Amino acid sequence: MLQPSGLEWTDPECPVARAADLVGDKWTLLIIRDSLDGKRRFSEFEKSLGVAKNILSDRLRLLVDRGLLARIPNQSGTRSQYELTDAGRDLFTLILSLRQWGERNAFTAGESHSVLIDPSTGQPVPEVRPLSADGQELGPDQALLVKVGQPLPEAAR
Amino acid sequence: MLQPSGLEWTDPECPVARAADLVGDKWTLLIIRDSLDGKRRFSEFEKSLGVAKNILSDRLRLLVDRGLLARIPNQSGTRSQYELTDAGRDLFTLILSLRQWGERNAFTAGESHSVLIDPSTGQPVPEVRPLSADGQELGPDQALLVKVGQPLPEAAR
DNA sequence: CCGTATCCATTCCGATACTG
DNA sequence: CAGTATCGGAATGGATACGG
Repeated sequence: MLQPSGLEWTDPECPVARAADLVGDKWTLLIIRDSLDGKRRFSEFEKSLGVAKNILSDRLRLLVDRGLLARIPNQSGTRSQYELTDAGRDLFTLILSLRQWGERNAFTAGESHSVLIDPSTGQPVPEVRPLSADGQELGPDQALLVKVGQPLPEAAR
Repeated sequence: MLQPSGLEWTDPECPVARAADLVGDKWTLLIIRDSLDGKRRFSEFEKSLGVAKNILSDRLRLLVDRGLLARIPNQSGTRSQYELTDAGRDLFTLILSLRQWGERNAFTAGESHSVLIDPSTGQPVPEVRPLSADGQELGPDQALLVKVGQPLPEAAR
């Protein structure tokens, strides 16, 4: 489990809130995006993001501390590499959701954007969609939040 | 399209970055979470989030300006309601991805958390997973980022 | 109950300079 | 190249006070 030092959960019993505490930050999300795209080095992130060095340094340190990146020092003691851990790689679904929401909602018809391709088909990756167990699309109105401590609804037992 | 006033894109051609500019903030994500859970009123958000009033007021204004929430004023001029727009409701997949990543990676085996139930089955909502067009699971190593301006790989044409 | 306004401490962030 | 250190302005965030 991710065990960040000195982090107080905003809402300890909600997984959305814990996730937001860990990765709910613009630079953090973009570093993960770049990591999933194969970037490893400080300068690669710096060039890609155009972020100040101290901020990049801070976010990389946080990501390592939170268990999303592993810092691999070089033999010469410098030029470390930052590789995704399993928990970090598991953010692929989240970043893809972000990307596809952005494609649907943050571009006009005429604007172009980068695309994520599935090499096995050569086509853009299909949209991620929540599905019910029977394969039906599941929307926000069909889902029900159950708080901890509350008994599950009859049908769930 | 979402047209926020006075917002400079961090990386205009990347949908992940545009999405992060719009919703890549802890309080914003948690307000969306609550909205998807049916919350509508200032005091509901305030009680749920424990956030300072000025911050909540600021984030609600931003979310309305960015087209994710609609402010519905009451007849008496006060007690507005904040309802999700279509673009806001479309964040369901993202919030669900956040939730499920948090469940997998931010809790130990013994800790309990809130659960999202699909009423049609009574069971927790199945995990959202990226799929290839042929129905195979798609991981980060099988996906390829194509920048704008670059020609698509042969197979994609 | 629904906010807005103000004060204050803290953090964020960019720019720059500096070290190995 | 890979950072750390520092400075200053801007934004964040909590607390409280205040009006509709």
